[in-house]
This record gives sequence, structure tokens and C-alpha cells, in this order.
Amino acid sequence: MSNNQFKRGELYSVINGMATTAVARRLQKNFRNAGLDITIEQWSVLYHLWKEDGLSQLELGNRTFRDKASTTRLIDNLEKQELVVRVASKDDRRINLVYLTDIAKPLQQITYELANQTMNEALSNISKEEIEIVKNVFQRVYDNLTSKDLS
Amino acid sequence: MSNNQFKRGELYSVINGMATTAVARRLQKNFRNAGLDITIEQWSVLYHLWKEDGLSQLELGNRTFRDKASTTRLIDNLEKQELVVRVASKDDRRINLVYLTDIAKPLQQITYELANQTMNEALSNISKEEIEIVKNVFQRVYDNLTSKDLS
DNA sequence: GACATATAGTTAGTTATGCAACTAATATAA
DNA sequence: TTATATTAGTTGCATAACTAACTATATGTC
Repeated sequence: MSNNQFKRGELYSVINGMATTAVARRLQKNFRNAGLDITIEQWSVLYHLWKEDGLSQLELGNRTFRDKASTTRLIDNLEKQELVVRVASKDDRRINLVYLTDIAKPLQQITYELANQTMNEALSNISKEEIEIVKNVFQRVYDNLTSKDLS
Repeated sequence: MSNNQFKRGELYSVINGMATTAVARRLQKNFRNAGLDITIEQWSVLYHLWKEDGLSQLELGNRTFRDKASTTRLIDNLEKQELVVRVASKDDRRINLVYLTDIAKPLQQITYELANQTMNEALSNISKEEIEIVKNVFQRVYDNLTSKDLS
């Protein structure tokens, strides 16, 4: 069905940037309005460290869907703001383990609240079932494109 | 329901970057493999010009969800590659109308095909109904966050 | 043990993003 | 008609993205 194909191709340009960017911008704005001087990219790293502290840079990159170069700079900036420290692993000195500082720890509560609040705004009038479908579709799209990795 | 709230807050960090970034990366890779030297961001501008040539920068920014500064630089780069030209409007000399060049025009066909192909890969095993729900949810999320614009 | 290969992270170079402050042109108001 | 405000676009500054080439440490093989 070439008609269906066309609609699918069109889909990308329609959705790209639209919803996810809008949410990201709003969350960033909410951080700023609350006096928090962190980017949402930095927050996405902190988020995973709050769940599990002391991850390697590579693992952080995997969990936040970034390559290692991007992860390096993000952690550079987080370290500059003293939210995070790099500690070389004793077992394997190639590995940097990334740990939260005492400055970063109290940010968890506030930023979670702002994220919840932002998502409630974004998802008001959207049902649980729809959200589940979106999550599920996203996961399958991701799997479709990463399982068979063409280089 | 604070339980529901928490899940919603969590949603952002889970989906952010995942699916849309994966699609963007794959499409970029497919462009490159086909010998096309344009970024997906540039393509998103060309896409709207193929649909309607001679839009103002501001209008292009609206349609591609970008602020005017980002639009300026994108068009700078498109102009550098001679894919586009700026023409000052006769009616209002503040306005730049952006027109496709003869170099850009033949790219439409190839890039559409690559976009279709990429989306078919991304959306294989995902039903039309699910795609409709995702599109619809994205639109409503966007509307939720842009109607009442807090500054 | 020595040499080749793989892995974790860094750096250089290019593009893109957003905000804020700016210029130039147009519209509004006195 | 002059002064003020608004609008379209540009520029400076900072962060972030990806690729490719690099360094340093670890591993595997002979």
C-alpha cells in the first residue's frame, strides 16, 4: 500500500520536535522558574544516578541514549557545577564511576515534583490507556531500529 | 492519585530521546549512506518548502517548531549549501522569503523515499490504530503546553 | 612476556538549540 | 509628524549532539 507508506513517511516530519520538544522546553522553563540552574539533559543523567549511584559513563550513556562523547561533555559540565564527581574504578582504571555529590542529592525531590507537575500538564486529558500505548509504541520503535543495527 | 502522578513524571525520562532520537539517527544515517549531505534538521525545513515554497523565516520556524534564532542559522547553512535563497519581501522589507533552488528541488523525491523507508522500518509491527493514537496524543500534548503559555 | 585487539573515555570539528540583547523596518498614537 | 511600540531577523553566548581520530588500560594469543 503506497498510500499507507506515504502517510508513514509524513509522520516523521509531523511528530519530530513537536511533542517531545514541547515537553522538554516546558520542563526546562519550570526548572529555571524554580531557580534550578540545570539543563534537562543534565537532569536526565542525575535522574539515573538517583536511581543507582556510581554508574560508569558508558552505562549512563546507554541509559540516557547518548554516545560516549556526548556523555563525556555532559559529565564535564555536571562536574563543573559540582553536582557529580568522577572516580576511577579500582578494578579497571579505564572506567570512570560517576557519583552524586551532596549538592546534587537534595535536588532529587524538587526536580521530581517539577517533572511530575510538567507531565501532568502535558498529559491532562490523556488517558492511562493512551499513555500505555505511546510508551509501548516507543519501545517497539526503538527496538525496531536498534536490534538490526546497520552501520 | 499520587501513584499515577509518579508514573507520569517517570514517563518523560523514559521516553525522552528514546524513539524520536532513534528515528532521527536512522534517517540521518540513511541520508548519509545515500550520499546526501544534509542534516535531518535541514531536511525538515526543505520538507515544508517543498509543500509550499517562499515561506518567511518566521513561518518556517512555526511549522518546524523552532525559534527564530535557530531558524536563522539553519537557513544560513542551507544557503551556504545553495539549497535555498533568501529574498526580501517587496511588501515588507523586514521579511525574508525563503525559496528552494534548482539544486534542492530534485532532492525531494529521494529524501521522501528514504523517509518512507525509514519509517516503515521504525513502524514495522505497529498497527495503523496505534500510530493514529500516538499522533493524536502528540498533538494534544503539544496543545496542552502551548495554549496556555506561561512565560 | 610480547604483540595485536578490544574497550572506556577524551578531544577536535561541525551543526544545532535556546535565551537575551541587538538592528532595521513597520505600525500605532499623540 | 514625531515619538513609541511592535515585528522580523541577526548576533553573542552557552550547552548539547554526532562522527572520527586519538590515548590509555585490559585482554587474548602465540
